[in-house]
Amino acid sequence: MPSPVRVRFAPSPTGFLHVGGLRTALYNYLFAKHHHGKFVLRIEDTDQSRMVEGAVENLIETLHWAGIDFDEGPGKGGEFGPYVQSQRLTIYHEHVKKLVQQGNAYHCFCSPQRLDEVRQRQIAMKLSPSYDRTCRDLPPSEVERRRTAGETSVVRMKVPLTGEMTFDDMIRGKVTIAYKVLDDQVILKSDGFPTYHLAVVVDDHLMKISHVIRGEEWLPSTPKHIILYRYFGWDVPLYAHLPLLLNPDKSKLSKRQGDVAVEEYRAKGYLKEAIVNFVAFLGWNPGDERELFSVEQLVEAFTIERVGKSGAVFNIEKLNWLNFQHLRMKSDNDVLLMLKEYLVQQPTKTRTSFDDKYLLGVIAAMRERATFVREFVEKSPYFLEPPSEYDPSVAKKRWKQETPALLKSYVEALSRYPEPGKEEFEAALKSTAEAAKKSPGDMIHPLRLAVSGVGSGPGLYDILTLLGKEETIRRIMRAIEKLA
RNA sequence: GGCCCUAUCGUCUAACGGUUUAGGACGCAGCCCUCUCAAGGCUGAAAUACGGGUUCGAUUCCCGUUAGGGCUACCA
Repeated sequence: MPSPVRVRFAPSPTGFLHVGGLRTALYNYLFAKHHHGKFVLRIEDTDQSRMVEGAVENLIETLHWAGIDFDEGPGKGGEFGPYVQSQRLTIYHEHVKKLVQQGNAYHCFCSPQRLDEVRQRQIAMKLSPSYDRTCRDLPPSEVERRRTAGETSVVRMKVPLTGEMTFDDMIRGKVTIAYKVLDDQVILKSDGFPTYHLAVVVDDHLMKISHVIRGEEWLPSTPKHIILYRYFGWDVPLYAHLPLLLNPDKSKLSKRQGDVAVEEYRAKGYLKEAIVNFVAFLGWNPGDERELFSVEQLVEAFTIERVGKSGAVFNIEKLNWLNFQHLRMKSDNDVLLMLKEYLVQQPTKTRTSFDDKYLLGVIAAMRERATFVREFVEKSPYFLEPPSEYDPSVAKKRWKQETPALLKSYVEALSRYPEPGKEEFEAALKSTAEAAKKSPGDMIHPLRLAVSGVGSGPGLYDILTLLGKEETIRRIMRAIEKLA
């Protein structure tokens, strides 16, 4: 392992952080931390046409929310900045100039129209489309003449005409690609911005990046990058190309087949712990049967050797289960805080103020039943307000002729206790049932319906205890009236 | 089309030539527990894409086929 370990996450700010991007960022982060190295964030904004307002801030915010903090990057600083490519234009220009002087790159005056024509012709002739290298060997005098005349040009790198390159990938092993299938890639666009291929090489070198951990979509262009490293006389970093994240139909994970923006999941109430745990396991596993991991535990366990080669389908069911697990691991107080935060955002209808003790009771009752924080009340609205209707199918099954009388006797029994607790609620019910020669079940089910309006939920006595004597009686009387 | 990558239950995956009747998890089904729903426990259905090699022995190594994906821009 080269030391020091320095890795980077280099997204383009074209929108929101994608879950695939989150995983790439996470793997880089885990790798860096596992090896006590540095994790750098670099913004690759070399395509002006795709710039999205606020995307950088959003990206950083989302990364921060997920707990993936970078050591160097925009807003954070570091000795190899600036960390935004649009602020490094002169650096790229110097390097391009050097390449041109060395004869490893050349100015190309071909217009987009001509390029397109060439491409169409090649496709029509069933050839693989590639630049025909018209400008590759232009006499220097002509290049000089046309440039001074103000003719627009781009700079292309020279790719060897014959031979092949084999490079090592930490995940895939040796990969070989023939030079002839590689284009003389544009490295400097006519607007003066570099393309990804030039910028990534220059920046990774200048920022002393030791390992390039990125998505598999970059595998075919890696030889171009290595050619550039050689032209510059630089050491080539180690590469690790991550398998792609897939839609259920196995195509590359994309919008329109479900949510891909991390903030969408965040808005839906997913815990960062669950999201991070989940994406970490898409393409990696610790080698044993543990599945529940905190970020710290992931740092400890993560190694690139255990990253798989094949794409992984983003399976929401498993994410939900992980959210449930991580939610359960939270302390009552943490959940209370999150629940209150959720309640404050709700319409006034349910914003009735409840004290912490009551809410803590709701949390205890719903612990095993909630996958999301909102479900603590969403699945049990009766804790916040009396039922406005009663599930007809439950009423049909549980609400019998003798029910009203039974419940009335229960109310009477309850009134004998000044402040009934769980035991008293239970004792009162059992004695009432016994006196009426009924089984507890004959009362429990209709009573549940009366106080909650539904047929399922936490233990009945837990519900009654939480609601309290007064509210319980109020709800019973109301149900008797409405279900008569 | 060309190039590259990939291929174990529906999904995420374990197995780094033999300890395998291919293990775990999610989901699904059943049973138990039980006032319901959950949670929990137990059980079950469910996979090595196909064909050739190599080997005493292949999920594991090699080749081919097939399938899927990625790349093929003055996008990243």
